[in-house]
This record gives sequence, structure tokens and C-alpha cells, in this order.
Amino acid sequence: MACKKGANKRLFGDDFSVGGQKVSPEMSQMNLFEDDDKAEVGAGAATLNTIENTEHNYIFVNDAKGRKDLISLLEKTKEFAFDTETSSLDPLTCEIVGMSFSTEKGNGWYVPINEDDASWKDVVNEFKPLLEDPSKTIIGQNIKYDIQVMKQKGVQIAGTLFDTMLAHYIIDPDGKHGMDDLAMSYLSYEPVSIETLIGKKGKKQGSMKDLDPEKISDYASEDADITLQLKECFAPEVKERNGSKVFHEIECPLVYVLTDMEMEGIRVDKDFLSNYSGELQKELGERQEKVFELAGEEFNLNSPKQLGEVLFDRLKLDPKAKKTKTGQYKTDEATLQKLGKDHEIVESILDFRQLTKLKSTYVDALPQMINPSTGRVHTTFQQAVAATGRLSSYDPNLQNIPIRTQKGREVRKAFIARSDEFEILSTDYSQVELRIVASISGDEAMIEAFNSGMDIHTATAARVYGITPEEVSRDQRSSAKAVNFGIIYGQGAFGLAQNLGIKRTEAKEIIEQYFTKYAGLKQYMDDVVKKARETGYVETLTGRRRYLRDINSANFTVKSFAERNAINSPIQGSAADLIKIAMIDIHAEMKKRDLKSKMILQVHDELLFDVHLSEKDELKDMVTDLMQKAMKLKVPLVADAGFGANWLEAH
DNA sequence: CCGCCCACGC
DNA sequence: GACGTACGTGGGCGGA
Repeated sequence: MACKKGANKRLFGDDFSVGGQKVSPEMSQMNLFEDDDKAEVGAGAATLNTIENTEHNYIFVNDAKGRKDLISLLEKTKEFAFDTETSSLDPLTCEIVGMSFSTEKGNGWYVPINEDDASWKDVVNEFKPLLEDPSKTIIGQNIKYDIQVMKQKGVQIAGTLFDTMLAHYIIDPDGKHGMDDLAMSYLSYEPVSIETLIGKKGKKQGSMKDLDPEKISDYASEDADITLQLKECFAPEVKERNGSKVFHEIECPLVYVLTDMEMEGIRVDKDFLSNYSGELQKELGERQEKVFELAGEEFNLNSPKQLGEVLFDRLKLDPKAKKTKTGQYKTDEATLQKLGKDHEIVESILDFRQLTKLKSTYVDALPQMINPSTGRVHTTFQQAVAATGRLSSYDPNLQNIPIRTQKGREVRKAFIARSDEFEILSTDYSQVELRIVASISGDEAMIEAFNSGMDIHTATAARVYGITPEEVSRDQRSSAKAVNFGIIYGQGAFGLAQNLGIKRTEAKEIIEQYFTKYAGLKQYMDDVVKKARETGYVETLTGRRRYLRDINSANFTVKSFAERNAINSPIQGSAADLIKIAMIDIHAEMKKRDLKSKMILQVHDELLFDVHLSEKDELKDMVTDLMQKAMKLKVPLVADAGFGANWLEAH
């Protein structure tokens, strides 16, 4: 079968049978298939088929009759691949240029749309009932994008989804999930590149909108065709790898949730940020002057290279200064911190660094990301990037808004409710990863600690130091907290020592005590690594797998890294599964109750809502309840909630 | 344009 | 004794 990773490695010519294909009447434009002009094959080289040498029937549908026939054909099929062509990559502002469909291997239809024509909406509306039919299965590659485009154009896709990108993410989360990569790996096929249509990436790249629709047609139909073929390929593979539940019940339904959250966006207070930018600028100038004065010269303080040379070549602050692998001096926070507090310059440099980061990454960047038509910022959640199963957020990244420092936290005041009839609700899981590790490992002591409702770090300290919870000191609690976190990441004595600023031997003792008291945890960590060695993968609570190819590596460092992944991935991944389930449940319930409030953000263990004042109590109760019930663990799940005019107040 | 360094979150 | 905490995104620098 062509449907196998690495199929592209095989010699050309052994998988050309397209037999068994039904040929529909529409296949009148069949391109004749030539199989004798590509016989030269480099030894071992990948040989890819292309549109030029592959049987296909792609149809350009540019009149009312053609569309009517296509729609009635699609209405008779239970599932089809769907793709949109657009004028840009932003689904909220782009124009739609066309839609393509495929129902079986080798076929495809392209329906051009021109938003400059008065009748463009009529064309879209002809397809509306079909696309809004909840009984269809709609197959797409990164279908969230197409759903958003269509929603923007007034069509609410509602069917069961099969996203080939997400399917491959389930099959191999560490892999690449782009369509071209997938087509080459699994179908031995190299799709027409978008660059042949609109030019190379960069400023000069053209737009689909400016092309002759007929020129787009084959490219677009091919995309739908390939997507359909990938679906055929991935569906059994997902099942084979125990991924049916996480794929069909979590990832695909989540697409609709993320669609709505992204399109909803979040309101950002431009004036507040503009004021704050001024304040930061003022302080930045002061810090920089201070540094230059103490250094005795001016230089680019944003350049780690120049800074390192000033500190270590000129001022000779540390004769044993560490260098990076590229030969520069290390100047990161930990390094500078160690130089000692006696150097006044260090404090000013670190202040400058913090202020620069805040200003450039957040305070100045966010207002520029406000969508002029909604007045809100709309992040994109990536669902197939983090190998553990977590989401990521970009453009802007709203999952790394500062909170640790006072000056950083201020930024959160800029995230505000949509109007004075709304407030922000923040709900977050308490200690979710530790609860999950307690549950997965079955460690009696940790389960008991959570069941007692005690503060977990205090409970841990009491155990490790053999004292009562009341006797636990601040230092003991923070040591215990550091170990608890270290456990999740597979940290060793070295890391813990560094973290706590203690000797390695001390750290080692603490860890040993820890594992004596939480023997079940130690057992879990050993077991999961052993399981990874035997099977080659680890799994989350929903069956989400991560393959760890390096788990038996002869290279100590590489193997150790894989072992830490073996420990961490099921924990982090199960937490990701958990909140995704909660999001799907909450989204469904909000829709069912037809609430005015909206879910707007997810930050790994936290959800953010824009809440109508009339729904405050109802929503808070419903959300925390569904979060806590999302999975049944051996320990209680606890979700906390808070309201505020802005994100800082609510959290 | 891209790799590196650094820093923000969970 | 190696090596030294998981997962991300992004800004600015500096060299190609």
C-alpha cells in the first residue's frame, strides 16, 4: 500500500495501480496517465509522483449548472474533503477565492468565488445547506482555518470533523504535520507548490486573489484530493495506535471550540498600554544611563555579545566567566545573579532586561495586534505543535503574559471585559499536574494528601522532614514545592540544588527522603521508563501516545532526555487532555444554554471568560463543575474561580 | 533570512 | 562521570 510512512523511499512504479476506482460521469476531463517518462531513479533517492504523472480528474466548476450538479453529488455522499482558497492567511480578514472538494481518490472540484462580483455571496450560499449539514463528515487539513473562513462568510460548518493534520498529530506528535510533508511521506506524492502559483515567500509574494481562477483550479482540487487520500491512510492508523478516543472525542470536537474562542478574541486597553509604555521608556532610559555610567562606556545594552565583553573583558567581573557554545560570554539571569549582589551594575542590567522584554514583547506589541474591525486581539491556538498534547498560542502569544513580577503583572490589567455589562472570569485547576501524577502513580501518601484537602507542598514538607504540618517552615515548604515540581520534569539533584541554592549532597538527601515517603511515585517513574523502553512509547490517560525513539540510545545525554520525556509527557499530556475535555463540555453547555458569555482563552490550566453580568453565578458554577468532572481521578480535581474588570483582578 | 541568546508563561 | 527541568513563542542581534 502507498499508505505507509516512508513510501517515498520505494522505487518508482510499483504503486501505480489505481484500479477499483469508480469512474463517475464527471470524469470527462480525465488526464491521460503516462507512466513511462520517469524511469530514471537515483539509488535510494526519494521518487515522488506529481500531478503531471498521476491519474486525476479535477474539474473547474464555474457555472450555476456545474455547482448544482456538484452540490447534489456531495449531498449524496456521507463525507467529503473540503478546502478553501483565500487572499491571505488571516481567516478573519481574508477574502475567499474558492472552495474545493473531493469524494474519492483522484477526483476534485474547484468552485471559484470572486468577492468583487456582486453575486459572490449567492455562490457561497448555494453551498450553505450542504456545509451546515450536521450529518456530514467534513475532512480537512487544518480545518479550523476553513471553518473560520466560512464562518466569516456566513456559513456555520457543523458536521463531524476529520482533520488530517490532527490525525497525524495523534499518530506521531513529534513529526511534521504539514500537508506537503504528509503527502510526500505517506503518498509518495509531491503536491503543486503554492510558490509556483504566487511566488516565493517574502514581501513580494502575490495573492491567490490576483490569479486567473482556472490557474488555481488544479492546485485547489489537488489539495482536497490529497486531504481525502491522507484521511484514508490515517483513519486506520489512528485506531491502530489507540488514538480513536483522543482523536474523535477530543481533538476534532475541540476544533469548533478553538474556532469560536479565536474569533471571539479579547479586548485590550490600548490607552492603558500606551501610558504604560511611556512609563517603561522613562525608566528604561534611567537604567541604561546607570549601566553606562558604571561600565564607563556606552554600548548596545540589548546585545548580549557586547554586554558580555564589557562585563568580562573590560570590567573583569569574573575571571572564570562561562561561555556559550558559540564562544560568547553567558549573560543570562542566572549567570549575572551569581556575579553577586555586590556589583551594582548587575541589578541595573537585570532591571533593564526585564523592562525591555515587557515593553517590546507585550506593551508595545499587543496594541498593534488589535484587529481594527473587532477592536480585539485574536490569537491562534496551535493544536498540533506541542508533542505532549498541549495547545500553543501565537500572534499574539496569550499564554505567556507576565504574572511573576509586579511590573509584569501590570500588563494583565490591559486585558479587559468587552463592555461595562461584562466582567472577566478566570478559572484554574489547582495543582493539576501533581494531582494527575498522584492518580497515575497510585501513590497512597500523595493521594491521601490531596484527599485531606491540605496544601500539597506543606503536606509534602511535613512528610519529608518528619514533622507536623504546623511545624513546616517557609524554607521547608519551598524546598518541598521545588521537589514536587522537579518530579514532574524528571529533575535530578543537580537541578534541584541549583534551584534552591543548596549543595548537591543536600539536594540528593531531600530527593531520597522524598522517594522514601512517596515510594509509589518512584515506582511510577521507574515503570514508565521501563514501559517506554519495551514499547517505544508512553501514553496519557486518554491514550494519547508519544514515541520516544531515543529511549534506548547509547548516548547518555540523549537517553536521559528521552527518559525525562517518558516521565513528563504522560503527566503534562494528561493535564492537556483534561482541560481539553473540560473546554468541549463547557462550550457545549454554553451553547445549549444560549449564554451571552464567551470562553476566550486557555492557558494550560486556566480558562478565561468574558462574562455577562447576569450570568456570573451561573457560569462560574457551571464552569468549575465541568472542570472538576472532566475526568475521574483517584484524587479530587479542584478548580478555583475569580471575577474582575480585567485579567489581573480575576486571576 | 536564520540561528543564537535571552526571557516570558505553565 | 557524562549531563544536568517538561512544553511552548517572540524580540533583538549579528552573520550569511
